[in-house]
Amino acid sequence: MPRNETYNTKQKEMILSIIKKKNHPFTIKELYQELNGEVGLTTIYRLIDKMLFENKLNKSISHDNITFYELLKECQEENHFYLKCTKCRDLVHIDCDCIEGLFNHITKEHQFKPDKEHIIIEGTCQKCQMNGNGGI
Amino acid sequence: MPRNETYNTKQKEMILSIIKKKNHPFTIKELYQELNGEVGLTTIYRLIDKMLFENKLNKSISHDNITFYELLKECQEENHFYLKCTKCRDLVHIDCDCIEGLFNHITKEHQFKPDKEHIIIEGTCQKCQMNGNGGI
DNA sequence: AATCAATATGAAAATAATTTTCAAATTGGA
DNA sequence: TCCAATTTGAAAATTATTTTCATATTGATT
Repeated sequence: MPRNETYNTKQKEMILSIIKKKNHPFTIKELYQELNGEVGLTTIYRLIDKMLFENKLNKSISHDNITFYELLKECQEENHFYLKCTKCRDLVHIDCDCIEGLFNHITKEHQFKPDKEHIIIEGTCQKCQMNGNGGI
Repeated sequence: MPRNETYNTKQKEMILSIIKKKNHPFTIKELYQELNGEVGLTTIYRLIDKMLFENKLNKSISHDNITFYELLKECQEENHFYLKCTKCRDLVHIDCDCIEGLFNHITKEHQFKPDKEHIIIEGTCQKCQMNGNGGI
C-alpha cells in the first residue's frame, strides 16, 4: 500500500541546509561541490526537481547559459507575482493584484484555466535601468 | 590573406528566408524541420550563433527549458504570450494584447522594464478541461 | 530490536542539446 | 580557370540532465 509521505534522509537534510543558507542564485555544480561529494548528483537533481514542481525554487538561465536555482521563501502560500531582473538577478516579490485581471481574461477569452500560483516576469529593475547596468 | 567578408551561400539564404517570415519565437528543432534536412544542424547553429553575436536575434529560455530564438526587427513591439497545457503539453501562441496592459502596469506602477520576450502561463487547455484529462 | 513494504540512493548508462573537428565543397576575386 | 579564404556537414566530443536498476534506508508495526 502506498504511503503518501516521504522519508527523511540525511541527504535531503544536507541539501536543504545548504540551500536555505544561500541568499543568491546557485548552480547544481556549486551545490554538489559544497556537499563535498557526500550526496550524489542524481539525488541533488531529484530534490531540486521536486522543489521546482512544488514552486519552492525558481530556475533561471543566464545569458551565458548557466542554470541557476533560488529558494522562494514567500512562495509557500497563495498567488505570487515576481519581477526578476535579468541584469542583477534580483528577484522581487510584488504585492499587487494585477495578475488577477490577466488570469480572469485568460479564463474567459482563451478558455484556458491557469493553474500556477505564481508568475515570474523578467526584465530590468529600476536600479539597473539607472545604472545602465549592462548585465553580467 | 584574410578577406574580412563572408561568402553568400544558399544555406544562409534558406535559413534567413524562413526566420524572416516568422512572427513569433521559434526553436532550432522547428527551424531544422522546416528546412526539411536541406541544411545541416551544425550550419543552423552556426548562423544562429553569429546572429546572436550581432544582436540580430534574441535568445530566451522558458520555464520548461525550451530555448527560443526571435528575430529582432525594429518594429517588433509586441510581446509574446504562450499558454502551455500541463496535461497535453501543448504550447499555444496567443495573439492578444492582454499582456500589454499588464506590462504597462508593471512599467508604471512597479518601475520595472519587462523584457520584450515571451511569457508562458501554465494551466489546462480547453480540450483537456472538457476531456477531464487527468494528465499524462 | 526485528520485520518489512515503501521509498530513497547513487553508479552507470542513456538521452538530448550543442559544440568541435576535419576533410571536402563552395565562393568570388584575380 | 585558378586558388586562397571560407563554408559545409557527418561524425565525434562535450555537457547537462534523466533514467535504470540493484542496493540501502526509513519508519511504522509487531
